[in-house]
Amino acid sequence: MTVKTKGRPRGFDADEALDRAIEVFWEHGYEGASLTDLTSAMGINRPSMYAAYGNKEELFRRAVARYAEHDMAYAREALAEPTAYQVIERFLRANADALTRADRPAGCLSIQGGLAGGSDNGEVAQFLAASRLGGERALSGRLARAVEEGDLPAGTDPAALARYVMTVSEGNAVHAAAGVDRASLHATVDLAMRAVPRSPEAP
Amino acid sequence: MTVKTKGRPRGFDADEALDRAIEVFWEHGYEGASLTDLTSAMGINRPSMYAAYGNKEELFRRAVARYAEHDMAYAREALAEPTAYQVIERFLRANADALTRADRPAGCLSIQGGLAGGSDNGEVAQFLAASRLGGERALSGRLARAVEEGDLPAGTDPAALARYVMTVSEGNAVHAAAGVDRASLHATVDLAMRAVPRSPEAP
DNA sequence: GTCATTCCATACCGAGCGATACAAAAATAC
DNA sequence: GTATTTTTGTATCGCTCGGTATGGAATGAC
Repeated sequence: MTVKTKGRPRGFDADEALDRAIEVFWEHGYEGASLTDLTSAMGINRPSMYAAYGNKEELFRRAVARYAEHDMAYAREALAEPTAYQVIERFLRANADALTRADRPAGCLSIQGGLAGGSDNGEVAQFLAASRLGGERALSGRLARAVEEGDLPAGTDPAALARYVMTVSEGNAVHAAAGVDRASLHATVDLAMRAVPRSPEAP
Repeated sequence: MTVKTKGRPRGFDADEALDRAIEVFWEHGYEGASLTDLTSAMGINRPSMYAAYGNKEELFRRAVARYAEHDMAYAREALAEPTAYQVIERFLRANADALTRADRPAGCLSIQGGLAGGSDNGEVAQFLAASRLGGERALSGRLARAVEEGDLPAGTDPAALARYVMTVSEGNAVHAAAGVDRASLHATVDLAMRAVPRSPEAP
């Protein structure tokens, strides 16, 4: 459904350029990524960026949204596993792999992007925190279903378990950003899984 | 042991000023903290800062060193607990409290300070990573002793367990920076402790 | 007292920041 | 073809950044 355009056509693919921007933000954080870094990586110049995305912050929000949809697709896929234990393990394993992909910066954009409120009043950090919380809520909902299904022991707090899983995931992201290798992250997952409760009658 | 001075005496306490700088770096990160922010919080002006600390990066390193010595003293104290399980629990509990102190910014300086390599080539991020690794090594050494003493099951990998504990600690720091309250962090510690092995003959 | 030394206050530097003004270039509409 | 619309390239804006030059203020040495 290409809309019939009038003026000069855009000389770049907006999504491909966004992927380049993702990597720059990922590597340098929101504040550390300058417009010169971004536009040169995207292969466009400043006015094209402003026309296509608005401004730097909007570009970042678009980048995070695309990152959540593509680079973190494994998180949604993990929710489809049949048992809570399998959901959690698949998520943490895929996460450990994603944090150490050779063709991407180490770590996780939604954490490296910016934890502290920089020059702005922490708007970027809050946006990222909200984005992460969305994932935690989705996992919590899936685990609540597992409790109902008897897949997790009765009395298990789904929100607390989801928060624990995300905590391990975020800690692994911090480690990955510091250069820890994939095998070590999986060793951490090995240990972390020992804390995940399993129902007695579960397979 | 006050050294006999010659010229005009310094009009501020270097350590107190450092404490103010710690909070600014903690809240805004290394890049987000401007010299104007820093010096006005420290109650001094720029030339005094440069005379006393060298430059912004040196000020940051001094701040992190003081932070590690004072604000993270609980980590060293935890190592003195008699058993590995108690070492780990005391560390994670004290950590959860420290991450949510009312009189300090939420979270942890050594993580909020900067995860991604900003304008510099990630020197600050690497410095912080090395600082965190120091803590992990200290814990690993303590846990290795616990294995020797039979306090942890034979075959336990002390480095892996130490890394797991630090991962939980860092994940909690990310959550704390996002505004998660103290009780929730302790609930995560409750779960995390389930993964810590205990020797059968341990008390 | 005078001198030497150190610290503090103001005012400023070049550089890089995010963001834009403007006109040439490239497409469609007619 | 001409008119219209949109994108692109260049050159630049005002601003803030980290860092500093300079001269006066405050102390010890003598």
